[in-house]
Amino acid sequence: MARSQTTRKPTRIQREKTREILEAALDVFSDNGFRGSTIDMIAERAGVSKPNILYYFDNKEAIHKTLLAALLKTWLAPLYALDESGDPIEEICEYVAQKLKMAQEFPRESKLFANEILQGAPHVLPELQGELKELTQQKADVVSNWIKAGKIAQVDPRHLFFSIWATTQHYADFDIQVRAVSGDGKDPFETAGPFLDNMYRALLTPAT
Amino acid sequence: MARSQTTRKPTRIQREKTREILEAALDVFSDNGFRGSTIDMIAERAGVSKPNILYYFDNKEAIHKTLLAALLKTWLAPLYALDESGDPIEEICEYVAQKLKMAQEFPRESKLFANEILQGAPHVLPELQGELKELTQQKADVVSNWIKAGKIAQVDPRHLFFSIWATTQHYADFDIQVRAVSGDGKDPFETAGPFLDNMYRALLTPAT
DNA sequence: ACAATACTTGACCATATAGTCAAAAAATAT
DNA sequence: ATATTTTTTGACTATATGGTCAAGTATTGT
Repeated sequence: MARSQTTRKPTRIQREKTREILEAALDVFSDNGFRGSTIDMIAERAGVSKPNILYYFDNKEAIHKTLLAALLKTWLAPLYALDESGDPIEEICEYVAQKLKMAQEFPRESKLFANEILQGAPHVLPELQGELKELTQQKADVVSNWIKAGKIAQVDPRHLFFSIWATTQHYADFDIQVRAVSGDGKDPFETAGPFLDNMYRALLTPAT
Repeated sequence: MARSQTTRKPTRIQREKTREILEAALDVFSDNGFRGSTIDMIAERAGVSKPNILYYFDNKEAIHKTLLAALLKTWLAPLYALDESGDPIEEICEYVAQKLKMAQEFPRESKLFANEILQGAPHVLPELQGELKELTQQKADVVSNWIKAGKIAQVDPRHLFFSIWATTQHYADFDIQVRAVSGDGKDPFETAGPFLDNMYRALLTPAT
């Protein structure tokens, strides 16, 4: 019986194949988007037959959903880590650094997410309106408290987060453009770190 | 004979139909990406038959290319306008404001472009490596001169541009996420303007 | 060793979609 | 008015693709 219809504990083969298929699917989906990807591409990439893919997943969408669900957890982790009791500017700069590192280390995940949002978030809109909204609201309150306490300059907390998401993920999602413009110089990620760190310190350091 | 194979001066009907088709195609492509869009969708949106679409354009890709080519001109215009002889901070903030305004007024174009870049710029890579790279290099030199003259703070000019592109286009490309997080409050675009203006002034104002 | 179960895949089906073609309809020129 | 040209589309073809199925192969339990 197909894994996807079973309730039993997964076998070793099931765990490994599932992981291999998801790995291949991440490659394919992040490069071609959901609609531009075919099960055959994923099958070839994973080195298995198409029916074998469909033995582990009910359909193409199920693979995509699984990837997005796993991604969301990792994606939000750095924001959860923003600590009200820490030093405000260091906390925010650390958040920026973490997000940039994730864009560097997980560009496929970043592109997968970007594709999903660009298409109107057909699979994760509920999560955006639920968990992400809650979390952002909560952390925006933290930033607001820091502002009230005069620890950082006055900025709109939500737009602060938007700008951090935009600037960090840009290096993964638009890497083709970044590289085209950068030419054969240094790795853009190397120089992006200091630039962003400097930018957010300038933005957040209170006027004396 | 099909318009696409003709060299004559286009008739009134040809001009109008072409425009109507491109308008419909922009809707469809920006919502669904290239691979997720069908000629039938464009035909329905434009209120004509599929063969009629293919009477004016050789194939689906030709429509897409036409849209991207038209887009690139508008897209780069604000950067061309960056004037070395103007007040540095005002020039850059004006550039930011113009880019944000374009994201607000032309979200479909922004999404079309984002989709194209995310998929690895299959149609516009030459333009990125040519015109965009040249222009960016040239304007980066302008910014460098301003820095050398002590008129603005020391920042990496290229990353400055990346951050401007990222933060402004984010409001168009990720609008679903922005709106999900923002809830039913004010229009995000309204408050984004002042936020970004403030951010770039903080970043660029030289330390006294 | 043997049976039962889990895994794998070639061949196939149904549907979607890019693109063609010939003939009708509309517009234009004379 | 009539001929010519341009525009429009229903019907069609070829191919790609999501998904099924039955039969074969490997693995596991006894």
